[in-house]
Amino acid sequence: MESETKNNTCPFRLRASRDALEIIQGKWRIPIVISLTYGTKRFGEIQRDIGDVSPKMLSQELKALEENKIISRTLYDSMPVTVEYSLTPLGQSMNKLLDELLNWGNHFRKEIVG
Amino acid sequence: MESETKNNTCPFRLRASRDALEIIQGKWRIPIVISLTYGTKRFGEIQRDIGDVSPKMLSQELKALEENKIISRTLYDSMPVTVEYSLTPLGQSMNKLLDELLNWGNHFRKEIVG
DNA sequence: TATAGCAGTTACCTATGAGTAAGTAGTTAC
DNA sequence: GTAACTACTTACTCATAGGTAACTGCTATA
Repeated sequence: MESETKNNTCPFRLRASRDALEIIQGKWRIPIVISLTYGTKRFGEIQRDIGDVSPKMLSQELKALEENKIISRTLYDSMPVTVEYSLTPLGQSMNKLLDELLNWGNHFRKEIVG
Repeated sequence: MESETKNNTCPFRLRASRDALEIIQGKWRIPIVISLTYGTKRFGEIQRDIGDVSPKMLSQELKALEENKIISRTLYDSMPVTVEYSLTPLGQSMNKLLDELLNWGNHFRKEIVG
């Protein structure tokens, strides 16, 4: 058991949500992580998965996710240079969060869009 | 059973995540919802809970959440006008999503901040 | 030789998110 | 009568997010 300083207090929950939101924030980070839950992918594959992300934004957000240890970038020095992106264990730990996000997204769509 | 058109396909998950992100996006919406999970509250109470939100942003984001049917606003015509905000059933349905967000936020903090 | 693909980068522009400060209208407490 | 609280609104500003378009250097293919 952890020390029972209630982890349900409002200030505690607010701080935790801010930590998470800082990483998640933006239009493209979650979509990128979702794309990578299907396995290691290359720049162009992620771009095609998402469909409407520009190379500029994709590059920028991949860097941010790498800095936050959510994804890892591997460069293969093959002759047409190959780069592969994949989720780190920390990135994989977003599994349940993503599931709930998707669950709720569907629920919301059914309720509102009808 | 639902029709088994795989709800796990990448395009399906991307669409669902976008629906959810559109509502969640921004610095203040999740904190507001978290504050209201502790029950019906008034403008000033939410502001004090969150601590560093300006009345302008709070007012703006409360309106957005109301438009999306996440919260409801009730005006009491008592003599100093009283306004109360509370979660709708749709807002309450964010429960699990919030839990996972907070779980992951804590996990992230432990992993990175150390 | 030319076209297309890979993995981006760079420059430029605009829209929006968010902060600051002050004001409003009514009421209550000192 | 004046200060303070309630629930905001308005005006102004700045920084960032995000979009568009063009360009880079390399290689493979027709």
